[in-house]
Amino acid sequence: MSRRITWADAVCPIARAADVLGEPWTLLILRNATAGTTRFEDFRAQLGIADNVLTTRLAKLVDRGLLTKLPYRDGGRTRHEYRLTQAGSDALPVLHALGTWGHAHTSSEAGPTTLVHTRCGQATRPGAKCDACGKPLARTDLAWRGSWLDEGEIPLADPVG
Amino acid sequence: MSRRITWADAVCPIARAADVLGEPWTLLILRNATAGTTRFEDFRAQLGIADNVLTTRLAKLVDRGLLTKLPYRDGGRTRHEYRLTQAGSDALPVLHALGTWGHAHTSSEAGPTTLVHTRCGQATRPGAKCDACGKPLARTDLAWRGSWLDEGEIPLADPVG
DNA sequence: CATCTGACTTGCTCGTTGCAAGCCAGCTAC
DNA sequence: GTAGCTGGCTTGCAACGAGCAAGTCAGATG
Repeated sequence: MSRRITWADAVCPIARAADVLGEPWTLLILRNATAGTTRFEDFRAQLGIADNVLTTRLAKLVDRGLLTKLPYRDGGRTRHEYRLTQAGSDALPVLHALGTWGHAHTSSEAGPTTLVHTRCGQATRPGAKCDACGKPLARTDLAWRGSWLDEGEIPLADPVG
Repeated sequence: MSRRITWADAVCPIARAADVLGEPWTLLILRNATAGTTRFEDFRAQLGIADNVLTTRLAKLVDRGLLTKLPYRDGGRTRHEYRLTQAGSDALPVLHALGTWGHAHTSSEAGPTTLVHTRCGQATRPGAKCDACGKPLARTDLAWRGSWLDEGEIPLADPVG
């Protein structure tokens, strides 16, 4: 028997978080969702993930409340998009910590990817206030900036609600 | 062919970090290493992980520079222990972000697990200075505190120098 | 010598991933 | 009409990886 162990009921909050976020692809799906991706086909194309795996990952993320599935109009027909919930957007500190660690301790030609407060233009950590200018940090005033990013800067997606 | 994709050479630092830290068990191994576990047998017993998986995970963590394998004397014979390196101890913000998210967005009877600055006794985020008292944060003055923890408080392991 | 312990390694089985193909609804082209 | 396209899945297959059990090996201990 090789059933994958679940840490969903662990006492340790790190283990419970790892139960969802620690699965392969999940962190990258969340990264792209945070960067604004909402549609199945876009996740598939951007990540190169297999369809069936994407289906199960998205379902688990919806089940755990990180994403929500909403209908939208495409042309004249109804489709569905996956939007970040509050819980999903709250994973930003996890992504930020991973990015910081990855930049510091893994090798790459690329420069850092930073989180910037677009109102003051300076880098900051996620939190209540901007590390640089001290003003309250609104989610809508945050963007990822990196030389390797296509447009140079990517605004963060807002949670639904 | 179903060989697991590697993100070790990705441009995105989040993907490179996820390549190591996103594997099953790895985050929990790192959590326990941060809490002071150093020996194979102890990791095995505490986590309930299969031997062969633990072997490969520890080897990858050593290979990626998060842990280092050091000889030590046990009775009169030489054994090996796995100690955190600087890179390994720098993963603390990742664990902290996961723990915070896990406490906020997964259900459990247990209370929060916080990172405390033992000099002032207050909770803080990892960083250069204590969020509560403002003094510089030394690794040796940090501990995890949670009602579910055996001793109530666990000091963080220091990296080898 | 036999036994014990820690740290692995090997073998087996089954779940999961990757890949390819198929399906289905609704729109567009002819 | 019907043929095709597109997005979002589902299904089938082969290979990898996790869980489990058992075996190995070195050095201490009885």
